[in-house]
Amino acid sequence: MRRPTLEAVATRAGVSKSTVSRVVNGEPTVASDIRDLVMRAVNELGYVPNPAARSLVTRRTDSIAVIVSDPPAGLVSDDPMFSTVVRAASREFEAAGKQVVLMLAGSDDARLRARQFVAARHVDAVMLVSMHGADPLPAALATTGVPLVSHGRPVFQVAAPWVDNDNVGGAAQAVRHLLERGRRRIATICGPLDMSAAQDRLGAYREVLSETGRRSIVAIGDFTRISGAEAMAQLLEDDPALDAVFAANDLMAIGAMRALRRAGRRVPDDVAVVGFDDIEAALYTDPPLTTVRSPMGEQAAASARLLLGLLRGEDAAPVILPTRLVIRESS
Amino acid sequence: MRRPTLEAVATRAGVSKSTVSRVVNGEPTVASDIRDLVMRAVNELGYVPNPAARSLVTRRTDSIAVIVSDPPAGLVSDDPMFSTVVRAASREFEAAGKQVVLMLAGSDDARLRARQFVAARHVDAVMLVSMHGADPLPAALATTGVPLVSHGRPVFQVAAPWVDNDNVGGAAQAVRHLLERGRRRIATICGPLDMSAAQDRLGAYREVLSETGRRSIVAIGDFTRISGAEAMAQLLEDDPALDAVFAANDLMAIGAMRALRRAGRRVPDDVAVVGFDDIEAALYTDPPLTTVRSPMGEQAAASARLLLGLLRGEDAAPVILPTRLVIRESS
DNA sequence: CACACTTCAGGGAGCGCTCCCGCAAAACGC
DNA sequence: GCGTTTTGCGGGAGCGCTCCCTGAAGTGTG
Repeated sequence: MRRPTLEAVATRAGVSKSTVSRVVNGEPTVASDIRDLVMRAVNELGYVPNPAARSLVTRRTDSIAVIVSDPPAGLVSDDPMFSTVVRAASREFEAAGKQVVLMLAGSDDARLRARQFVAARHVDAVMLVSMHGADPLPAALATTGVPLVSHGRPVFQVAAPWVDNDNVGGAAQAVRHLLERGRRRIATICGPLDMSAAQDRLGAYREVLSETGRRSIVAIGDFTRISGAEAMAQLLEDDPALDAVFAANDLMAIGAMRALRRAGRRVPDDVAVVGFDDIEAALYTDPPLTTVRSPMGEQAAASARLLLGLLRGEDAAPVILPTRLVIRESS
Repeated sequence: MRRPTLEAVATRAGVSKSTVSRVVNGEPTVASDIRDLVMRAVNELGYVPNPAARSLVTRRTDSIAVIVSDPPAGLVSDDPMFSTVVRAASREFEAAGKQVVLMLAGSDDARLRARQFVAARHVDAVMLVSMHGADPLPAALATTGVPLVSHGRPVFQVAAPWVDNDNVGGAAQAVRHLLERGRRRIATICGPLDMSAAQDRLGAYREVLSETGRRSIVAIGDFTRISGAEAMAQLLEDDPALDAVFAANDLMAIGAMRALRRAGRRVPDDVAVVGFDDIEAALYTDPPLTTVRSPMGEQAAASARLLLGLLRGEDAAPVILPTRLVIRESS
């Protein structure tokens, strides 16, 4: 028993295939009595159009790939950014009637597959999330000619618009805030330096400190809690007298707070801590975390809308969303 | 300029369409010299098969829907479960050469769309994640005849296998542990009662307490941090003398710890706290959270493998994965 | 009332692929 | 040696849909 086709509906309604097609696609040039006739046949037969046949001729798939360029394994399996970004983008795409095809491009193999997939025009457009600097994927995708947008500014310039948040402004605010609180030896835990967000946040930190004639104290993390804890331990060893730390994201700030606790330092009395992102967990640390709110969800939604615009033939310029400091009790 | 077709490759290689098709699909019945000839033509032209044309005739799409039946809006936007589950399932499906189509079925409208989508055979199979009891989707999907597997036991029996973890055993361990620690007034913060995991965990809590002749003290949350905090506040009001709380997941346990802190109770001295899931954040609370480790990632991977097996024609029975208590400092 | 023009339905080609069938040539058995 | 099986390739129908083109009514004008 096979699914009913357009032709079956046409036969049952006593009209032609063309007419059924018109009704199903909502074209207005069909008399309303005939439309009703067709709709009844559609419902009676439980007809659902075959998307493969449709996209074979229309050359559209009405689906969009969201490619998350990820570290290989469960390194950041519970990354709140993944959840927030994927959800927000999905909502936006689904509202526009587009299907979301999720691809994790962690390994080289997966990246190759992703590239092939896009080249096969399995999707109409691509949204790229969080790629590292050395990632060859943006360039590879650009050559396919498929509309492309990047969530976050790519490290290497690529012919695709992007949406980012104001990493520089946010980080600068955070560091200035620590200075205003009278902190003198302000360290930072930065993210992986092949990511533009990490670069920008570190750059702003350095800039503000050098403006006021202070030296930078830097440890490198990878945006995970554990790396924040390790980096903090390293910093305490390097400079036991530090009295503040700016972590380039909240997860690392959370890790840093644990390391500080273990080292017997009080937050904020001995060491002030400021994070970045304002994930929900930042409200639940002890003490609650001062952080820079970056609108991750809106950023993803904006990326999605930019891509949808591109698909409608509009042209698109990069967007930078504002960030702002949220002062809580850790600083 | 249009993409090259099978026919173009055939012409260039001087063979028939059939032969090119055979080579592209890796059939062994092609002489190796001809195979090389074809492959050269494929590479020279940059040929990539058109998936729509292919699935029109094969009636396969090689893609699988992961449908996350979600609360409407950003309620749990950074839910670590979403990230872990979606990632693990994706990895598994991608390794099997299947594409993952992600659908958020939060609203009734979205559920309808999802049902239509599956009915249109846009995907070969469906993995359903975390639906609530009243969710009509499982039943609706079952009628489409598409292979279906559920991540987590559905509340209403449905003709689809599922993979769950041992919620009953885990919760019982947690409560017994609190009893062994000498706690006498043990409360619980349970999850939404239309979810089987929440039901099972609450049921086990009640069972163990009644076995030892104690009464239950229950507050209801919805698996979010904020609901955990609110429920904890409620519990303290209801029974100020309570000396332990078992939260049905870690996020609520984290919220509960904040509420306890605000109420001036020390953990674990005044009130012991045990969570469930063992998400990464449980390691970073102060004090680190005692919790029941549920293998969320493995559960998702197992669901995915079950579905892939179904697709190969194997039959599948429900699976329950073991859980175990991880004792840290909050109890 | 003849004419042009608009409106609306049907006919049919063709999208790019797979897979069944047929056929030639090679391999085998006695 | 001839009949039979096996191997390897080509031909071509057909998957279910869209969309261009055609043509038959219906509408308006002088």
